Amino acid sequence: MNNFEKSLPMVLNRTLDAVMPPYRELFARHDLTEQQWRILRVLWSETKVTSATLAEMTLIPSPSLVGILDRLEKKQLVARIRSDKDRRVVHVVATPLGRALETEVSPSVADINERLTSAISHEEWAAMLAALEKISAAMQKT
Amino acid sequence: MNNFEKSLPMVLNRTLDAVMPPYRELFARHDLTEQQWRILRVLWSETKVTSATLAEMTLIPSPSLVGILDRLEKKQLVARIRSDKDRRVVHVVATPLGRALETEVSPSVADINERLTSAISHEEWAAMLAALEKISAAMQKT
DNA sequence: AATATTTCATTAACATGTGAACAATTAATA
DNA sequence: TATTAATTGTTCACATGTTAATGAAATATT
Repeated sequence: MNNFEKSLPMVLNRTLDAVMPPYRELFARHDLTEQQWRILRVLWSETKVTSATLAEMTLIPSPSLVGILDRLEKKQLVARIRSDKDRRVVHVVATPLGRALETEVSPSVADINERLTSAISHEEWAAMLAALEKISAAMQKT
Repeated sequence: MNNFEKSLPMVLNRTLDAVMPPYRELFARHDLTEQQWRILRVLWSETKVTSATLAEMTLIPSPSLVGILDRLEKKQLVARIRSDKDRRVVHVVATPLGRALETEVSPSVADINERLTSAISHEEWAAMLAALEKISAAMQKT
C-alpha cells in the first residue's frame, strides 16, 4: 500500500525532518547554519584539515564546501591556508573567534543528542546503528 | 572521540549518501529528479491531491514544491487544477504522459528497494524502522 | 626533458532546502 | 454585516545539493 512511505529513503528523510529542527534553531541563535556548524565541529578537533578531508568528514560535497567556507571566512570564523608543499592543497583552520564558539554551542548540542538517544534503549540504538551501517556498506560495494 | 561521526544526523546523512546514488542514476535515465519522482509516485496512487497533501506525503516543503511542479508541468507530466469549492486550493494530477512513466520506472525502483532490504534480515529491518519511528515520535512532542 | 595523466580546489548551471513574508480567499467572531 | 483571524499557495532571499567541466599544479609515462 504505502510501500512508498516505508521505503528507506522516505523513512530516513522523515526522521531527519523530525530530528533537525531543534539543532537548526540552536545554530540559528548563534548565526550558524547546520553545515557551517559541521565544519566548525571538525575544526575544533582537528586544527588543520584539507578541503578534501573536510568534505569527507562533514559529508558536504566539495562544490558546496567552497561557498560555505567563503561565508565562514567572511565571518572571521575560519581561514584558508595554501599549502607550501603542494600548492593545489588548501588547509582550513578555525580562527580564535571560530574556536570560541565551541564552548558556546557544544553543550546545547550535547543536550539535544542526549534527548535523542534517550528516546530508545541502548540496545535499540546499537541495533539501529548497526543496521544502517550494514546497509551503507552493502551499497558501497558497487 | 568521533562522537560527531556517530551522531544520529551524521549517521542518517551518511546512509542516505550511500543509498541514493542508484536511485538518482535511475531517475536521471528517465530525465527525472528524485523529488520529481516522489511527486509522480504519489500521483500514481492518488489521482487527485492538494498541494498541501502532496507536500506532506512527499516530504517536500511547499516553497520547493512550487518550482518542482512548475517543471513537471512544463514537461507535461502533471497538471494543476484550481478547486471550485475552495479557490485557494490547487489539485495536482498526473497526465497520461506522467502516468505512463509508472510502468517504466517502478520496476527498477523496486529492484533497488529489494537490494536494500536484502542487506539485512527482516528482524533487523523491522527493529531499525521501529527505532527510527520511535525517535521521530519522541521529537514531535514539543 | 616532454607529454600525458591525476589530483585538488574551484566554477558553472541547474534544482532544491529553509525561514519569513504575502496576496487571495475563506472561516470565525464581534 | 463588518471585521478579524486562519488557511492555501506562492514569492523572496538566501544557503546548499548535484553533476559536469575547468584551471593550476603535481605525478606518471614515454
